[in-house]
This record gives sequence, structure tokens and C-alpha cells, in this order.
Amino acid sequence: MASQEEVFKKLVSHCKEYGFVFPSSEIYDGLAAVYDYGQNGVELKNNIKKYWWDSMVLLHENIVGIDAAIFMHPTTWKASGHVDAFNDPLIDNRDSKKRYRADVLIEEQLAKIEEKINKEVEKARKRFGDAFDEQKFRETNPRVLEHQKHFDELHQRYSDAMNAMDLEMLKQIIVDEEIVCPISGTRNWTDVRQFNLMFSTEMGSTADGTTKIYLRPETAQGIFVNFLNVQKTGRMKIPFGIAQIGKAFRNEIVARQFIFRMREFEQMEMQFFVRPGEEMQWFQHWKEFRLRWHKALGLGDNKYRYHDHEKLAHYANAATDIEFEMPFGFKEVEGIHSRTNFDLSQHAKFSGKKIEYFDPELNQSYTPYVIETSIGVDRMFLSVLSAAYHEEQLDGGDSRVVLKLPPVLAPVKACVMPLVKKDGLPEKAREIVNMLKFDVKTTYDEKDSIGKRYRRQDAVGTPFCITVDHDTLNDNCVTIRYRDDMRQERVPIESLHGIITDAVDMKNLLRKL
RNA sequence: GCGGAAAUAGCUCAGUUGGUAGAGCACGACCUUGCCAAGGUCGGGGUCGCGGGUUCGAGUCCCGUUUUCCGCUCCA
Repeated sequence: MASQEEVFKKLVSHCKEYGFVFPSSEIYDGLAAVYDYGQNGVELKNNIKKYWWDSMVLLHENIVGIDAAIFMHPTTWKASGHVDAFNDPLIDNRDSKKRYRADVLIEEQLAKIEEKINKEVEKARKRFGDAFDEQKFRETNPRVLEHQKHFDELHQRYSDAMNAMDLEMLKQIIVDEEIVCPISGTRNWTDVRQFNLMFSTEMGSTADGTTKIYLRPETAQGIFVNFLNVQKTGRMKIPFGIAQIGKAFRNEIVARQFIFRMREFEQMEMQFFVRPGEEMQWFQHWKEFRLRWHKALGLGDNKYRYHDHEKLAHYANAATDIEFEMPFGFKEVEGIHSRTNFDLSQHAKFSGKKIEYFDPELNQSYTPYVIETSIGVDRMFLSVLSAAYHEEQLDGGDSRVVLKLPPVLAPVKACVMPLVKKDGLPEKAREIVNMLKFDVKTTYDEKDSIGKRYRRQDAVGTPFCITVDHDTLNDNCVTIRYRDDMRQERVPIESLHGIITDAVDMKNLLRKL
């Protein structure tokens, strides 16, 4: 594991050194958990997004895309449950330095009281045997009654406190109940504090006319609120999907591990609307399709696994993650969720609008069920890079760092180099660049020895290097050098375009799906 | 947010008991070589994360702060 952490650190350095990822506003010491993509990073990221978009929107006639705004009406987040769920009351124990959710601590206390009651009941059941009347016992036994009274009072206070989000009252309950930290066993608690995981800002310029609005914590809601717009104007028939790529924002308490968890991140989401009752088969379908999409990149089938959720979010009736083996372990890259009709129903309820679909085949209206596929662009970026990063020992004691990126994703596809920068070789090389540049990102390099230039291209993952030598001027052939095995081949200049565009053609990847 | 560690050139780092900064690589120009990096000459680049304090003098000692890493915690 130690060496894996080393690899991760090297990867982070490599990202900065070769223009993939920079810390945000670095000249001002950076901004925690915010990163910028550099000249190579943005190309790689765009290629990932294109692969996703094409595989979803281009390949499926029943999936269309949208681009919703980041700002949304504040009620959106009440309907979605984010206002409640993203406002956890937290409390720290000063001795163990552990942080807990205050509501969870109190709920555990409630569970303990219930357990005490159940114990009394079971004891009595054993004692009285068949003659035992549980109902009567519960209503008359003084110890049970006492516990029950305690439970009811606590439950009432707890509900009141949560409804009003009264942090002081929550703290007081924890104090009154003498709840101890499970680790330290002490009651040395901090105050209860609230961490709002949604970023907020104000819309409107006058002091009294402003509205508090949030930066979206997920892109999905932009799709749900546009369900009817897209369905009606696109004449979409269920089952159909709406896809979107966009930024989302979460004020994570702790955001770490480089671009794996950032405060500003990008999602690629597709919400697939289906008939109620058919959601599980579509869940299965998208689960399989999405894994196939990942594996088609050829980063290594053994680097992926499913992780089925046992504890489901409030809106879901099935959920699985596709995890990728990062340098710091298997981590979630994509989630596939069966979201039921929760979101559309909630928006119908909060907006007062009828959000339903009339199914001509069934001759009835219903609120569609939703299967969501949601992948983090930045996490995908990190998984591609960490799989591609190789440090190789070469014959003769040399070593090289090479990014074995799938050619279709590589930021630069080809680099053309004159063997020497004289005798008309640079001019010939420029001609080749000008020939290729309309179809693939092509660079030119004439500085330093040829070997050194190859290594530079290896470091950014350029799959093809093309070298112009003196013979080229006579025979119109060049040396093409392949990144992964460093093999060299003499080919006619006119064949270059075909060789390279074929190797980096998105179509060839999409056909595997 | 808590605890621990760290922050010196683009990168990796050195910097003695406090005496106003170095190396290698990288970068630029020129020369040389010419198919798998690290030849030669010259050059650019750092107010040592930031702000205070102690001192005649702080990269070095003290306090605060920011950022990063590790461990908790959180994670739709």
C-alpha cells in the first residue's frame, strides 16, 4: 500500500508537471479541493465527455441531451430532499476527536430504550409461558411504563428539535440523556453545528429583494424539472432518456484525494424514464451497459467491480456503484440508481403541476419511474490516468514514464519531428503537421535529441511520433514510432492520415458497445 | 471541522549553532550530435506559502494564518 501511495503522489506531480491538472488559484496558495485542468487535461477530459455523450445520445435514438442552468428555483431543492438531507447536525467529542451526527446519536438512544422494553417483555414471556399477554404487560408493568414514558418524551423532544432544526435543543437532549461517546466513553461534547453541503448565493441586487439560491449539488434535478418540456417537444415515447453533462457543487466537510472529491465537479448523467414495474429490468440493462462502456476502453477488466448498496437513499429502490481500482483502492466512479418515481412525484407535489406521461399502448397516465446513470467526469479522468501511468525500466538501464492512454482519449494524437533542424527537414515536418491538424491534435517538436523528444511525448501519452529524416526528402516516407512498445516503422507520408485517424476514431470504440 | 506532519526555482530536494539562498533535472538562445532522454557555452527564473513577533540581523526561533498529505469524521 505504501508503494501505491507513492504512485499516487507521483501521478499528482505528473499531472501538474505535464499540464493536466493544477491546483486552483495556485499563486494565491490555492483553494482547498478545487482544481483547474491544464492544456493536456482539458483535451483528455473533453475526449472522455465525447465518448460518453456519443455512446448515450448518438447511439440511442430514444436518448436526447439537454444543458440545464446551474441556478435553479430554490423550491427544487426542497422537493428533491436536498435542503433537509444536506443539513446534517453534527457534534464532536473532544476526547476521542470523533464526529457524530447528533440526530443519529439520539436515534441510537431511542433504540436503546426500546431494547430495554423488549428485554422486559421477553423476560416476562419466559416467566409466564403461554399465559403471557404482551399487550397487557406493556400497559401495566411499571418498569415498562417508565421506559415507555421516557421513550415518548424523548421522541417528542427529538421530533420538535429536528423539525425546528434547533441545534441547542439537540445538544441539550444529548446532555440530558447523558449520551456518551462510544469510543472515549465521555460526555465532553462540542456544540451541535450544522454543515450545509449546498453552496448558496443571493439572486437579486436590492438588499430586501434578494432570494437565497443554491448552486446545484447534482445535475439530475435539471433533467427532472424539464421532463415534460423534453417529452412533449421531442415527442418522446417511454422508455426514453435525457442526458446531461455539467458542473455540480458540494461543500464537502472534507474534500480530499486530489480530483477524486472536489467541491466543484462535473457529472455526466442520464435519467431513463420507464413504465412503473419495469424499472428493475432497465436497472439491470443500464448496469450492464455502463460496465461495458468502461471496459471497452481496455484499461483492464479486472480493475472494475460492482458495489451494490445495502443502505438505499431515500429515493431509491435499487442502487449499485461501478468501482474502479484507483491507486488508493477500489473507489466509486459511477452510480446506477433506480430512483422510482420519487423525483417527478415530488416536483409535481411542490409545483402543483401534473407531471405524468400518457402511455398510448396502455391507454393510461402514470408518473414514470427513473433509472439514473451518473458518472463523475473527474473521477473518470483520474481512473483513466491512473490506469495509464506506467514507469518502465528499459534495456540499458534507462527508464521512462509513459501514459498508455487509449489513443482515442489521448490529448495529443501525433507529434511530428524533424530528425535535425536543418536541411529542409523542419519544413517537411511542418507540411505533415498541416496535413494532419484538421483531423487530429498534432504537435511539432524540433528541440533536443530525438530520444528525448520521444520521452516527452510518452509523458503526455501521445500515441504516435512521426520522424522526418534526410531520406524522407527523396522517398516521401517517414518513421512512425508507437508509444506503447516503442516500435518503429517506415511508412509513406500519404498513409499517415489513415493510420492515425483510424486508431483514434471514436467510432471504433463505440462499435464495441 | 479535530489531531499529526509538511511548505525553499516548473519538478525533486540541500541549506551547518540565526549572518540577507544552492544543486540536479526542467526551461530559453547558440554550437555539436543525429532514431529512444540527461554533450558544450551562455542565459532567464526564488523577497524561502502568507502575516506578525523576538533579534543589530530570521529560510533557520516563537505566534497566527493558508494550502497540501496522513488519520478521524462526512459523503445521493
